[in-house]
Amino acid sequence: MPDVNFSNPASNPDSRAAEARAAAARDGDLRWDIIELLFFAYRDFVGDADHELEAFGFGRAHHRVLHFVYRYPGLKVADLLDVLRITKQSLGRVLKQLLDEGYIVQKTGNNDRRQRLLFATAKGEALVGRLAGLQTTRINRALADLAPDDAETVRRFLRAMIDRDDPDKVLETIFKTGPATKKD
Amino acid sequence: MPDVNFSNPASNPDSRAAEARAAAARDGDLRWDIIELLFFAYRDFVGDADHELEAFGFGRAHHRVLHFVYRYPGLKVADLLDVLRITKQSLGRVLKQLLDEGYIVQKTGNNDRRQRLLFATAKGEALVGRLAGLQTTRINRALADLAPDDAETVRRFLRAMIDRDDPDKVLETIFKTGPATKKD
DNA sequence: AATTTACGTCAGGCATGTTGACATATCTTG
DNA sequence: CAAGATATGTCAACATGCCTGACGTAAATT
Repeated sequence: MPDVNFSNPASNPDSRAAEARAAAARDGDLRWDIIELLFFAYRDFVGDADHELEAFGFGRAHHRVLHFVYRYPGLKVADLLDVLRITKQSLGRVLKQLLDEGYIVQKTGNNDRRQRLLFATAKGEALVGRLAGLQTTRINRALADLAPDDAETVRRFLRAMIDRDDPDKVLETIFKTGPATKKD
Repeated sequence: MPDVNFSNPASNPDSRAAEARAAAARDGDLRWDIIELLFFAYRDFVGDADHELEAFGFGRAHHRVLHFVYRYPGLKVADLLDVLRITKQSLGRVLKQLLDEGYIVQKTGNNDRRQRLLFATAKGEALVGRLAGLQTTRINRALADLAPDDAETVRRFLRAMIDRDDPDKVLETIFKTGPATKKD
């Protein structure tokens, strides 16, 4: 029989002094509910893919790389670094695995022979497609509870949550297509 | 002058064989747009807090612990493990730091003296409040672009994205409050 | 010819997660 | 009360994914 009280934040033994502080003044204005919902929703959303990836000996990092390479064929290594916001060294390891195991191929750039343009192979497409399928199922299930045009509201909310100060190339293409884009 | 083509997924040199596969059949039905928007939105959303946490020598793990302890005062260690879905050992390290540095206090349970109920101190509340403030600013900015009741649509979407098979205690309380809950 | 750019790689380190085993205090139950 | 279950803490060892800094090489630009 658990006796957790789950009472209101203000009623805890050590916060009497803090009640006069930000709590009373600002706490009620904070979006605690959405903050928590985002945490749980994203946890379960990526959990779909994480679970499947285990069977391949891959992690979340592999998924991200494969996803963006599939979605934006001919992506350069430098572009990928911009999008994922990780270092060359971190990317190097997972990219090497994906190349070695045949999920991605490199192709020397036509104009600039220094570049290694990245493409997903059929094997890579199959994997990323299966992962997107799992996540799509979850999204469709969630949208099914809502009105038809609420999907567009969700899209607009998510777009507005994204920083637009220094958009990388992928983000530019995402935002270039008007806010009313249905699917891709 | 970059020469990335950013063409359609299907037009890549190694995927001819795959076109007949899932691509043509299912690719168009996948929610690529929302999948990517969720990635970028969550990246920037947690980025707000990550940046601030650096100044304290803390990471995302500390934030999560402090958040749930503040929000659900008297949370037991076991409850925290359920919510965060990590092991006792992982939690132990960050929790110890938060205790040592005075962001959280323990209190022996009244009914069950084995339990260590967790509470945020004033110092802990100040930090978690500042972090929630940053994230709230982003959420409010995003919602400002939408119609007033669209906030409820977003909440309902996020709720529906969450697994409800084995809800832990925190999730139970979140779902117990009706879907129309405004703020906490 | 000199510099810059795109990419790769080596060495070492930190944070966060894991499994498995074990210890201690406390509650519950036969 | 004795025996077992529960809540928590801790030790050792390890994996992953991230980091900084330095260096090398090929190809483009100036």
